[in-house]
Amino acid sequence: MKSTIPDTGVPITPPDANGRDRQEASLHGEILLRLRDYVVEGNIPAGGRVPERQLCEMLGISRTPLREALKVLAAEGLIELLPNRGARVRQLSRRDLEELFDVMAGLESLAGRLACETITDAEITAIEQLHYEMYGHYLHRDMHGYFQANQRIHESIVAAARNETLKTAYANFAGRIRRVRYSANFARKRQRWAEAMREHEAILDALRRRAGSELSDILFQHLRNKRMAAIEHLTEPQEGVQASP
Amino acid sequence: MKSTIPDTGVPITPPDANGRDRQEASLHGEILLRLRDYVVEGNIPAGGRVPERQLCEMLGISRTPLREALKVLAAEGLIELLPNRGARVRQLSRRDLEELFDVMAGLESLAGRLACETITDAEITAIEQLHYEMYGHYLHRDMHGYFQANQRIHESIVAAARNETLKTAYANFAGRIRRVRYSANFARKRQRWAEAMREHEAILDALRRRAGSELSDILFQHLRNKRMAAIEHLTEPQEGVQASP
DNA sequence: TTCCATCATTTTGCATTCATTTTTTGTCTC
DNA sequence: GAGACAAAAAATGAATGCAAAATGATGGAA
Repeated sequence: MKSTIPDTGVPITPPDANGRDRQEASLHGEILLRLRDYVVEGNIPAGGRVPERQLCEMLGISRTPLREALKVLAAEGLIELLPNRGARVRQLSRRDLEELFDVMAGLESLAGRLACETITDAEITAIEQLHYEMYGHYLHRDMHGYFQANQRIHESIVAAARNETLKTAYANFAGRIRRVRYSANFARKRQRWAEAMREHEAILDALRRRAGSELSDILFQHLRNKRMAAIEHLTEPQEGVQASP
Repeated sequence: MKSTIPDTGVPITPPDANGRDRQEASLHGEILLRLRDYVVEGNIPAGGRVPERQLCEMLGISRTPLREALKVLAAEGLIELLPNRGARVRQLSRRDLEELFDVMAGLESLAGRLACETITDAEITAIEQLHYEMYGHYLHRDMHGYFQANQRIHESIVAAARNETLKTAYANFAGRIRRVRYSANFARKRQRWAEAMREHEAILDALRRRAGSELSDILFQHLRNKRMAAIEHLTEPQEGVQASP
C-alpha cells in the first residue's frame, strides 16, 4: 500500500520527527511532513530555490503531491511562491524575526496565563524537575543541554495550557524560527545567561502561586529579552544561518 | 488570459473581500481566496462535504488548482481532509470554540501590549472616535452597528501593534470563528452589553496611558467574557450556524 | 421485512500530458 | 571583448487520464 516509494536513499527525516498533524495516510501528507522537516532543519540555504523536479526524484513521487505540499508550506510561511518562478525558502528579515519572536512571546504568555487556571501540582513538579536539570547544565556551562531543558520547560508550559489550537500555532511559529534559533548563541554573554536563569526562577514562582496575570507578564518579558539576545547580533539584512556544507 | 472563467453565476465573493495574501496572480491563489471566503461566509453547512467536481464547474477550473487550495484551507483549519473521503467543512466543537476564543484573546492581549509601545496620539484619537461611534450604537440598541464598530476597534488595536505576522495570524483565527461569531447574539443580555462597554472604557484608558501590561490583562479578560457570552448558550455538540437556505 | 453480500457508479489520489513562461545558451554586431 | 537579440532548453501552472477506494444500489437469504 501507500504506493511503493523506491527509497532513493532519501536524506530526509524519518516519517515521524515533528509532532504534528499525522496525516501520513495520504502521500501528500507524508510528503508534507518530510518536506517540512527538510526545510525546517535548514537543508536548503535561506532564499535558495526549491527545485520541484529534483525533489520529485528524491522522494520518488510525481509533481502533483509535491506541489500541494509546497502550497501548504507557503501558507505556513516557511517558503514563498513566486509566480511562474517557483518556490524559495523564505528569507527572514531582521524585522520578520522580531515579529516572530514577539508572537511567540505572546503565545507563551497566553500559555502561562491559561496554565495557571488548570495546572496540577504534578505538572509543576515536573517543570521544577526540568528547571533543576537546566540549572545543572547552566552550572556546567553546557549550552546544548541547557538549551534543550529550556525548550522542554517552555513546551511543558504550553502543554499545561490544555489548548490544542494554541499548541499547534505555537509549533508552527517555532518551526519558522528554528532555523535561526540554533544560531542564537546568546550564551556568549554570560550575563544574559544568568539573567535568564533568574527569570526562570520567577516563572516557576509565579506558576506555583498560579498567578496567571503575573506569569503572563514575566513570560512575555522573558521572551522579549531572549529576542534581544538572539537578534541584536544579526547584521541588518536577514537570516543568520546557512545550510551546512 | 487567466483561463476564461465562464462566470457560471458564481455566488462566491468578489476577488478582494478578505484583506489577505493577495496572491491572485496565479489561478491557484485566486481560487484560494474565493474558496476561503466562500467557506468563511458559511455557504456550506458545518460538517458538510465539499464536492470537488461541483466546485470545479462552479469556478470553471480543473481539479488540480482546486485541490491545492483545499489543502491550504485544511492547513488553515477551515476544512478537514478525510483520507480517500474528501473534504468537509470543519465542525467546531464547543471545546474548539473555547480554544479559538482563548487564542484570539491571547493575540489581542499581545496586540494591546505591543501597541502601547508605539501607538501614536492620532491612532488613539481614531480609536476614541470609533469608541464614541460604538457608544452611539449601544445607546440606540443597534446591535449590528455596535458589532461593526467593535470589530473595527479591535482591528485597530491589532494594526497599532505594527506586527504583520501577528495581524495575519489574527486574521486567520478570526476567519475560523467568523461563521459562529455572528450567531453569538450575546446582546440579548443587556447586562453583558453594558459590561462590555465598561470594559471598552477601561481599554481606552489603559491605551491612553500606554500601560501595556495592564491593557494586556484587560483585553484578555474582555475577550474571555466575550467567549463566555458567545459560547455558553451553545448546546454541547457544536457549531451553531447553518448555511442560509 | 431485515440483514448482508455483491456489483455498478462515483469520487478520490496521483501520474502524466499540454501550454506558457522563464531562463539559459548561442550568435551576431559594435 | 561586451552587449543585445534570438532561439533552445528548462521549469512552472494547469488540465486530463487512470487506478484504487468509497459510496450506493440491487438482490438474495434468514
